[in-house]
Amino acid sequence: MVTISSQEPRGRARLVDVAERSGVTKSIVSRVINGDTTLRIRPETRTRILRIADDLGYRPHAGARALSLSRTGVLALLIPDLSNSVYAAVTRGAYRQARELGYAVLLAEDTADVGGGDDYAELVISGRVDGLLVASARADHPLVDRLLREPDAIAHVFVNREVPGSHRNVGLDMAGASAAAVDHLVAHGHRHIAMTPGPPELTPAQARLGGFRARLEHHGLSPEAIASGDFSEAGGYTAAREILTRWPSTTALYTSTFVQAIGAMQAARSLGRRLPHDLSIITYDDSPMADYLEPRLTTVAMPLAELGATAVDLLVEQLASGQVRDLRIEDGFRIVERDSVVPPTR
Amino acid sequence: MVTISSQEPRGRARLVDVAERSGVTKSIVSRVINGDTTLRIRPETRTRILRIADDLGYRPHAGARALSLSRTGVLALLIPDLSNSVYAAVTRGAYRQARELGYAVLLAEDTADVGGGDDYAELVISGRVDGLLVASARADHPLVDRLLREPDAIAHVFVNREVPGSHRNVGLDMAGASAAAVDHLVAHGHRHIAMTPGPPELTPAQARLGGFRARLEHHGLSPEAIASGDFSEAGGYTAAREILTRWPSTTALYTSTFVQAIGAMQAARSLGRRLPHDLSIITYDDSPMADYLEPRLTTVAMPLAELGATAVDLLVEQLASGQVRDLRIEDGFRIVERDSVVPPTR
DNA sequence: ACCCCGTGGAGAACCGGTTTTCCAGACGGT
DNA sequence: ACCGTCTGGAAAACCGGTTCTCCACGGGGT
Repeated sequence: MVTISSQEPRGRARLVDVAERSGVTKSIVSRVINGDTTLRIRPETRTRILRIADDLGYRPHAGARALSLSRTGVLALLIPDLSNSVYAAVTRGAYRQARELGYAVLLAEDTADVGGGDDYAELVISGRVDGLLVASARADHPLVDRLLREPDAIAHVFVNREVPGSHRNVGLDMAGASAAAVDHLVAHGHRHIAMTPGPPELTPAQARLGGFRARLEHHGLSPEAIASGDFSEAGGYTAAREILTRWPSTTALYTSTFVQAIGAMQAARSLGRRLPHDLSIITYDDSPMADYLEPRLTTVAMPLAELGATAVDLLVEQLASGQVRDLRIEDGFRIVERDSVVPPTR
Repeated sequence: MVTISSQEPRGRARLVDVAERSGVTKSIVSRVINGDTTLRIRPETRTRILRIADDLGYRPHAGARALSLSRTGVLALLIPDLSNSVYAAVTRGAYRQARELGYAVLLAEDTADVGGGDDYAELVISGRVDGLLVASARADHPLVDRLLREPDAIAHVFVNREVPGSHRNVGLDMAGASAAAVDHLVAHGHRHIAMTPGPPELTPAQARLGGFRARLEHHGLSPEAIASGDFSEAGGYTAAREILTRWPSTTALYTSTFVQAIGAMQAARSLGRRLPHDLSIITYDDSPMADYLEPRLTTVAMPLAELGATAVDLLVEQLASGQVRDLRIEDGFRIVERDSVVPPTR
C-alpha cells in the first residue's frame, strides 16, 4: 500500500497548493497572480509566490474561474460549412484578434442536423462561452429567431450576413466589391455581363447582386442575365449553363463564390466555349487555387481576416459596454488580376 | 428606483431557483435531473420538478458542473489547417460521434504562430476540455514532445498521423489506398508511374509512398519518379514539373492530396501535355470539386468521417478506462472513377 | 506611555453545481 | 403502546477559484 504524502504532486496544482508552499493564503496568491493593484505586498513575497506558481506549473481551473467571475473568456464562432475556405480565413482573423483581447475562440460548425440550432444558444446559457459570432447564412435559422426575440439575453454579432433590425451586423462592402468587378469587366470592353449571385433568399447574394446591378446601371448597362444556383460548384455549373444557353451573347460572367466559378468554367467548356476568349470570368472571393486553374482565375479578394477580427472587436465591445452597432468594412477588397478576363472577341 | 422582486426571473435559472419553486432542496433537483437511480422520490414530485425546470429553461452551469465532476464533457480537436477540406470531413465525423457519446467538440486550428502549441496542453490542464484529438501533421511539434514525455498527464489520441511509441494512433489504411491507386493505373495499362508523396518527413507522406512502392513492386514495377513538394497546389505543381521534365517517359501520376493534383494538372498543361491522354492522374482524397475539373479527376476517396468518429471513440475509451491502443481503419476507401485516368498512348 | 496609521496579509463568503450522510414521519407488526 | 423499517427528502461538505472585510503588528509622533 502506497500512501501519497502531502509533498507528492497532485494531478494539477491548485491555488491552495501554491499558497501552502508560499506560506500565505490562497486569496493572496489569487490577487498576486491577477495583478490586483489594491494589494499591498512585500516584493519578495510576490516574487516567491510567482516563482512557486511557475515551478508547480499552476494554471487556474477554467470552470472555477468561470463560476466565480461569471464569465469564461471564450467566444463561439458559428460557421455554416467547414469545408468552405472563406470561413477558414474569417476564423483566423477572429482567433488572432480574440487572442489579442484575452479571449479564446471555440469553433462550431452549424450544420442543419444539429437539433435545430438551439444548442448554440445553450453554449451561452450553460456558461460555456460569453458570446456568439454567428456567420451562418441560412435565412430561416431558429437561432436567429431566438436571438431576435430576446437580443439582450445572449451577446452576439452577425458576421458576413445582414439581419435587419439586429444592429449587430458586421460585414464587408460586397456591393463595392461587386462594383469593382463590374468596373474591371467594363474596362476590358465587356458590355454583355451576366452574374450568378447565389440563392436569392440569402443576404450575401442580394448584396452582391445589388452592387452588380447598380454599377452596371452607372455604366449605362443592364445585366445580360442573372441566374441563381447555390454557392457550390454545382450551383455555378447549373446557373452558368442556363446563362450561356439562353443568353449566348454573354461575354463575361461574375460569380458569387470561388467554387461557383469552378463550376461555371466547367459549364462553359461543356458548351464548347473556350476560356477566356469566349467567356471572361471573374469571381467574388480569392483562393490559392486560382493560380492553378486554366485559365488562371481573376478574383476579387476580400479582407476576410479583418472581417473576423472586427467581429470579435464588436462582440467584446458589446460584452464590456452593452452597446451594439452595425459595422461595415468599407475597403480592403482588391481585384487580383490573372488570366480569366480578356477583352471580348465579339 | 425599481426593486427586483424575488419572483422576477434572473438572468439564468439556477438549480436553487428550480428547487425553491418546487418546494424541495437543490440536491433533490440535481439528482432528479441527472436520473440518480438511488434516489427514492414520489413520482408526482419528480414530474413537478422536471416541469418547473423545463418552464424555467434551466441549464446547468458548465463551469460549476466541471468543477464538481472534474470533467467537462468536451474534447478538443486540433487541426493544422482549417482551409484543408480533409479536416472538415474528419471534424464532421468527430462531432457526430462525440454527440452520440454525450461529448461536445471544441475545434482549434493549430497554427504555428500560437505560442509554441503548449497552449493546447493547457486546454486540458486548465480544465477546459477532457482530452485532445491531435491531427496536426508537423513532425517537430512541441505539443507532441510534451505528450510523449508525460503521456498519462493528458488524455490524447493522434489522428491521421503516426507517432511511434505513443500507442494512441488512429489512422487510415493509406498504404492500402495507395496500392489501390497503383492497381487502378496498372489495370489501365500504365507501367511508368510517378508519385508526389509530399514532404518526406511527414508520416502521411511516408505511409502513402510506402504503399505505392510496395504495390508497384508487387506488379514487377518500380517507381518511374518520386518528387517531393508540400501538400499544396504549389507543391504539386513544382513536383509534377520536375517529374515531367526529368522523366518525360512518365505516363501516370499519383498525387498525395487533392490540391497537389490541381497543381500537377496545371504543371502538365504548362509543359504542353494534354490531359488525360498524355498523362493520367489519380489522387489520394476526394472532393466535390473533382467533378468540375477538366478532365474530371479520378480519386481515392477515404473514410474521413469514420476516422474522426473512431478517434473520438478511442479518446472516450481512454478517458473511461485509461486503456490506450493503436487502431487502423482497414477498409472504407474506394476509387472514384472519373475521366483523368485513361490507357497510356505510348 | 499612548495613540494613530500604514503595512501586509488572514479569513470568510460566495459562485452553482454534485454527492454523501443523516433524519423525520408514516406504516406495519405484535 | 412500542419497535423496526421504509419512504422521501433535508443538510452540509466539497470542487477551485475571487473578492470583500477585517485585523495584528510595528514604527513614528508627542
